[in-house]
Amino acid sequence: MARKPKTAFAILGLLSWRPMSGYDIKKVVEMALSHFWSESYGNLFPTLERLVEQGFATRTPAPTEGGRPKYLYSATAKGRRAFEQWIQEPSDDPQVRNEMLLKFFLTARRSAKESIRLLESFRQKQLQRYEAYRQSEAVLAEALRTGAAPREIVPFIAEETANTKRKPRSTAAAKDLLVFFLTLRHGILAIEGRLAWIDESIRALKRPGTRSKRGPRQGQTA
Amino acid sequence: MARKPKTAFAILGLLSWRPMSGYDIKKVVEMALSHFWSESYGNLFPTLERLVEQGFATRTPAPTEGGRPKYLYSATAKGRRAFEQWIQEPSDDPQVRNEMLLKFFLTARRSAKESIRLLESFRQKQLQRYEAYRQSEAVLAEALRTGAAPREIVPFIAEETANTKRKPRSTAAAKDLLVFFLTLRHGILAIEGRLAWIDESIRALKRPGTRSKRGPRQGQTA
DNA sequence: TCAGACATGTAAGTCGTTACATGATTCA
DNA sequence: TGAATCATGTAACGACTTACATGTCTGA
Repeated sequence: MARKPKTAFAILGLLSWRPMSGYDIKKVVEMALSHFWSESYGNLFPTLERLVEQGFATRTPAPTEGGRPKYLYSATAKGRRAFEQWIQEPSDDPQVRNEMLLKFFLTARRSAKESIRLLESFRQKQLQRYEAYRQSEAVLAEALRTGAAPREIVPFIAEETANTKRKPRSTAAAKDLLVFFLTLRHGILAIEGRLAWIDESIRALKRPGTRSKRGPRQGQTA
Repeated sequence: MARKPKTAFAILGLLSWRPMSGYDIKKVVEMALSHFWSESYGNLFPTLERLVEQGFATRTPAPTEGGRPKYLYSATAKGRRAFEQWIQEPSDDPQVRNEMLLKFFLTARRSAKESIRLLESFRQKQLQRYEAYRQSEAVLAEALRTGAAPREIVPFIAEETANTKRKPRSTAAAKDLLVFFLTLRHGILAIEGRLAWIDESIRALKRPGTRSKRGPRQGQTA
């Protein structure tokens, strides 16, 4: 039976901000949501088509000079209602599948050295992400301070209607910038938690008297 | 094409500890890994069968007095090798699908009140889990201190060979208790991170001068 | 010139979930 | 008596991923 599809609602939610192409949607998801959500083209485009068929969205060809055609999708009133309703419904618990943690757990019967090696490679990967997130954070924090969204995030956040182009950012627009920022903060705090856990775990695994049947208790700093 | 199956390796890893039934495997996964892994019967039993067919595991009927038959699965040498190799290979990045965060992000264009409401229901769910985890943590911490695993976790961790029954827990057994504990700590730290994030986010959303175009800067405690 | 971003899509395949089915044993 | 736990499985199904296909535009 498989689990309920959320892709349609994710799309509808984004389309209720502004009309977007499939490519746009994919980009927003990658840029802003990648640490807790993903969508593949292979799922995105068919879902988009279904939404149009069922009257939740409309599709209009966007002007392009030659080249591949481009389409903009918009949410219909029906689509907005469906989105609205989904927002009110209780959410599934977060689904996580962490292969590294699984491996760590399964090394329980092996040497501490091996467990530590796994944790260290885990840390390395996490640190890479961390750097990237921190840079985005700096950009967004600056944008929040000055009230002006920088070039690279405007397309994903701001409305693109001609008549608001020159106006100062509205409160609504400031709020979506804040939400974007907070979403990123979630990713950052999650990594910080993981890094703290890795340190704590390595310390514990290195401590000699783990089982402490007797013998002097080691300094339990953690 | 779908992504690579890890279920087989998870099973092989557990079977390399000791022989287990399908039901046992499910229980271990639920008890110890549920915050970052899951397996359903509908996937478990067919995979188990495939492993036996391909010579990675063996299946032996276990003695039961009447009632449903019970089978114990064991990893073969081939199965252990496959597991070994998988451990050495690089792991996939963690996959997360968090519907609540998705909703939060998609409320960016709506009222702050609505975003806060979502965060608060999120918090409530997280707190429930947190309580449960903390209780397990206390049990495991006590077990680590005394070196004796309590009744309720022994079946999932300890070897069940008759001749080691009365011996004091070995270093190896102490290590797997520690790993179990650390795995749980991961879940706890993850929740603490989320709770901290929720608090921070609610504070930020309640702060009046979010966009701070001008006007006095609010005390930015976060 | 050539990599990378922009842009849209299809085909194939499966992993994993949900719902169903069955029945014994244990304990309050 | 009846709920919970122990215990093993099947049927159906679909959401999603990966790989493939195609072509333009832009800037270093």
